[in-house]
Amino acid sequence: MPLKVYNSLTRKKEEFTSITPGHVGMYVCGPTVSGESHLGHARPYVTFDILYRYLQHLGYKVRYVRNITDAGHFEEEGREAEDKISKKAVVEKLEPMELVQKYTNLYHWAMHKLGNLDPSIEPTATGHIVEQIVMIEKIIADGYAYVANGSVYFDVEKYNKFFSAKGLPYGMLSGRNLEEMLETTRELENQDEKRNKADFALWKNAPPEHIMRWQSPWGEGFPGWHIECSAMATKYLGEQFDIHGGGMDLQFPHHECEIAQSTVCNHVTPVRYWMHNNMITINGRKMGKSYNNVIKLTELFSGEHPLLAQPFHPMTIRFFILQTHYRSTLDFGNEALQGSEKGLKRLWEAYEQLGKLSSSNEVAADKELDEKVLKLLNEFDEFMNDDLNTAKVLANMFELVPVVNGIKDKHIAADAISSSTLKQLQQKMKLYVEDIFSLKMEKAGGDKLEGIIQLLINIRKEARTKKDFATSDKIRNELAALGVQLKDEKDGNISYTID
RNA sequence: GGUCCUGUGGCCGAGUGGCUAGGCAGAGCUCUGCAAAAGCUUCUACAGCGGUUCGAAUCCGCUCGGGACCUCCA
Repeated sequence: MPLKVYNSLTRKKEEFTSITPGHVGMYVCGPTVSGESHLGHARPYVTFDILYRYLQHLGYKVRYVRNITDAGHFEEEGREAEDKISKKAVVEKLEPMELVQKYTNLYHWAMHKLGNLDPSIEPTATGHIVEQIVMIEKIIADGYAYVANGSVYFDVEKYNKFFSAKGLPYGMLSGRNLEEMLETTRELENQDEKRNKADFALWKNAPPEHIMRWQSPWGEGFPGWHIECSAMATKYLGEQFDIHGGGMDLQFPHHECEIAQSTVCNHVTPVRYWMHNNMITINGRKMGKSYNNVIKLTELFSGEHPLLAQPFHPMTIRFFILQTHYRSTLDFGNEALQGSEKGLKRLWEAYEQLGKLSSSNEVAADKELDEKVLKLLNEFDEFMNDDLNTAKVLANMFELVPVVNGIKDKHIAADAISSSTLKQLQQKMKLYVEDIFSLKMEKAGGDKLEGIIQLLINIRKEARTKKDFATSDKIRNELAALGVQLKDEKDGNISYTID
């Protein structure tokens, strides 16, 4: 069963094939680093990290390009954009690159915490001003853009007229009709330079107070938001590439504009599979700056936010995201996150136990169970191939948890499943838990702490043999107060978990 | 207003015609010095009303509710 993905362009699940056999080019819209990343940002990067890892698992060599938008209108709270023309010393003024650096660092930190792999290339908009200018010149030369007061706008109506005939109308991705849009788009300010309200900026003339500016054939200014992705995707992935990902909210106008720009320049539609993740909501409403309901990732990890009952581990967030299909909305809530926290803990502990099991029996004593385990395992790939249904894979994993725990606790006979089935169980769980889902829980504390806890465990064991429960309870209670839970296993061993 | 999506049990969610998804929470039991963990069992569903069908959470219609995009946005 081959990999199928939902293509926003055709609104259907389609079998995935790459342009160049064995290789995949994937572009994902990265963040605008004018502020801190929030919970909503975690979703696309976790989603496409899973896709990146899964494609590699399928044997593809993937070039994963994810940009950093570091050009545009940047301000810092309490600081005025007029800094640029004020008489203040350079080091007193707002330096946009300083902001960009700060938030880029924070973003990278959060991505690593969430268990995401770094992309193959992480190009910045500011590092590709030249490429963007070249692309804009090309669009002007072809007659699909015009210059007005030092700004350049894309002529959407002309594009639509010409490319509709080729089956590539403007709006093809988001299912919009240009004529209808022109009637319904509301009036916005500063639109007088545009010939048509659907036109969008390729290059913007920078007013004197604008702090980010570059020389261009049209004067000092800065690139329009959409052109960077077209320029960088073309440069690193070619005129046509396999997958373009991003949040659903980018479908229009951002991705629509990308298609238009690239199609004019390269005479081919740029992307074969458009993939969009749905939003994370809070009380049913999209999390976003304009709604004033964001929970930043730093706040989520620290618990310092009025809406948070407690801090949440980055892996809990990752697990929370994977429990839902990426095209459904996911509603934030303390209860839901707490549920994920406990679920992940249970899954992880069973996974750790699984690694310790061994078997030498060739034939399964419980054939039915053996077959059930194999069926559940085989479905992992089936579910992933069906548009990355991580939620179903996790559901199967949870059905395997009682099997693992049962064998450990001897509720299930050690020879119930065959050694080959056990081996498959171990391998496949490792592949999925660690390599594809990347749900690694590091044991906090390290070797020294482990040694100390082990010492206390041994003392407690001795106390319990002597029926000195006062001492044994003291050790357990006081460790619990420090966040270390001891568990007396059936076989007399004592295991522990650290919060 | 236009386009589109959506409404599943206390919470989060999978599921698109027939076979109890799953997690968390709740209840009971087993194990245990006690606890925790684990195991077993168990209670809450498919917004409402019609229709299609042998059969619908799943398809169609209407009603009501929620949301996204149309402006920066993951």
